[in-house]
Amino acid sequence: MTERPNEAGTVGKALNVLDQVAAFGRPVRFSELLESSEYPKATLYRLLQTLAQQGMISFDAERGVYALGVRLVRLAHQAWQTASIAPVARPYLDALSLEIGETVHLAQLDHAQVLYVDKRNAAVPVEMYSQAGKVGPVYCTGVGKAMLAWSRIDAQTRIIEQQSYHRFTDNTLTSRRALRAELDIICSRGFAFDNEEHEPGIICVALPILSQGGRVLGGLSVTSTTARHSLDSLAALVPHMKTTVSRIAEDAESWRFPDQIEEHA
Amino acid sequence: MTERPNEAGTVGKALNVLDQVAAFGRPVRFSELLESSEYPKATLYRLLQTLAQQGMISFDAERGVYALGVRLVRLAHQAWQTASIAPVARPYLDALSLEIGETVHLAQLDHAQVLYVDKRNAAVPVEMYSQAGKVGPVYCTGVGKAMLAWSRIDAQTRIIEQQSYHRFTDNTLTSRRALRAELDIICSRGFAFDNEEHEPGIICVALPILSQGGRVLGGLSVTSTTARHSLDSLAALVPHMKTTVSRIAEDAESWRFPDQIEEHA
DNA sequence: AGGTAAGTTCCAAATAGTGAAACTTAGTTT
DNA sequence: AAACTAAGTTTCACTATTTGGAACTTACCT
Repeated sequence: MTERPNEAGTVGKALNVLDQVAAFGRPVRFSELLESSEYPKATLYRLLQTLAQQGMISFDAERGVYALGVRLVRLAHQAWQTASIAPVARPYLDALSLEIGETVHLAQLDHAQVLYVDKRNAAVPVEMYSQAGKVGPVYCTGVGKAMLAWSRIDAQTRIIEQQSYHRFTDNTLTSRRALRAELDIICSRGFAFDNEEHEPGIICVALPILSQGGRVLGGLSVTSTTARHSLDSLAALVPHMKTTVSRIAEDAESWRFPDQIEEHA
Repeated sequence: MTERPNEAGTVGKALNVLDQVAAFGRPVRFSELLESSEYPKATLYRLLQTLAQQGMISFDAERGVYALGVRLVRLAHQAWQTASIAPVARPYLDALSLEIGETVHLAQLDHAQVLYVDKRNAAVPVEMYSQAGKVGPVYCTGVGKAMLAWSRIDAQTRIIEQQSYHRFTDNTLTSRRALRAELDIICSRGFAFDNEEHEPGIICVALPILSQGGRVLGGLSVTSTTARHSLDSLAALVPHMKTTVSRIAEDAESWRFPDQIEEHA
């Protein structure tokens, strides 16, 4: 839709190609990538070669296909530990999930999207879209709106601009105006709902995970179905979630920033 | 030690910096990175800015520290699912671990190193170096030698060249010659041992995971201590491991290469 | 106020990236 | 078997990006 103005730089292009390979989720031919690529043949070719040489993607010469490479797998482990609140939040998610028995999501903001970094299934599982590692829209998910509502104004504005406002259900908010109004309500209420805005029959409550300084570290949500819960009965879980959220925030800060560096050369 | 000749290209440099940030495993200051960086100040600075702008790393302005970013977390997760045999092998590892009760490792080759992609601890755990996501040497680990022994000759030669042959223990193979001889033995025997070559007191048996076409998909090992096992008693586990390995290989191939692409535009 | 270290910006020179088009394979049709 | 076609790879003159020493700006510590 909208043209991204500043995608400049070779590095940016290479990373776009990497995203593209990742998006296929399976080994993919050069021509397939070319079709959906914004770059000319020779450029795409060279970028792929560079990425392959760097081990970020692998090239299977026999089949002529590209796939994500092992260098990323190695980074995966380190990324998970360093950049995500998932390892810190794990025990608290376990506890919350056990007590509540409904689906629990832990999410973070990735550009203008929601990245689910961890998940606990309901005691009685429910089919739904989300999955750890997947991304979802900000404007029509509980965690997305919760995180957005407490984001700094400049980031918030940017993200609101970048949403696509596709109508998933009758309840989906389909304009910036509607979303802004909803964010106001969320802020004064102290938490967010998803009232079947993304998938019919699926509702949730969500809280932001905030650092001491008020920065958004992530979001926590409890999801259920209209068959099992109403918004009100979900709202009853909020105090419980508040405890979980503040514990995660506390641990996250002391863990991620050991404040003083313990050695000097 | 040896200078890497072809690290050229902006993309390569940027990815090196990414690795460097990842290696710290915690939020890191610009000056810390500069100290251990091969790039001049201004260059490093710009590379970090680019990576941050791309979401591969995050920059916390308040504390002035860089950390791995969410875009990387997302890519990493997809890489784990697409490029690693870990998700496919998981149930088989679980089963093997349960029956054998010793430490089980699943590994893949990453350039000239062993990348541990999954691990099951022994019923009675043992302190040791390895961990999922970590890398280890090829020439003195069971999985490393097993994977190397069945690698294609060109890759094998390259990897043998690139080893450092550091003497970890009295049993470590410390020359290309010795390693080549060992690989011959491994090939005719059908599996590899690690006879305290990396850590004293730690021994293991390892098998390669081979595709139908004979390509090395990964390696599987069972590790124990000299106190609990001899090489012979570990060798007794090989038939069991063979079954596991062939099941993983079978699943991996049908999963990773659905062979025909199911749709055409 | 003065000093030192960390982080940021500048700019001319040098390099690395670009992409249309030509070329090479490999596979298919006449 | 020759001609056609599609997929993948290489070339090369043109250009935009990258480079890094040095100067500058904070911010903190005497």
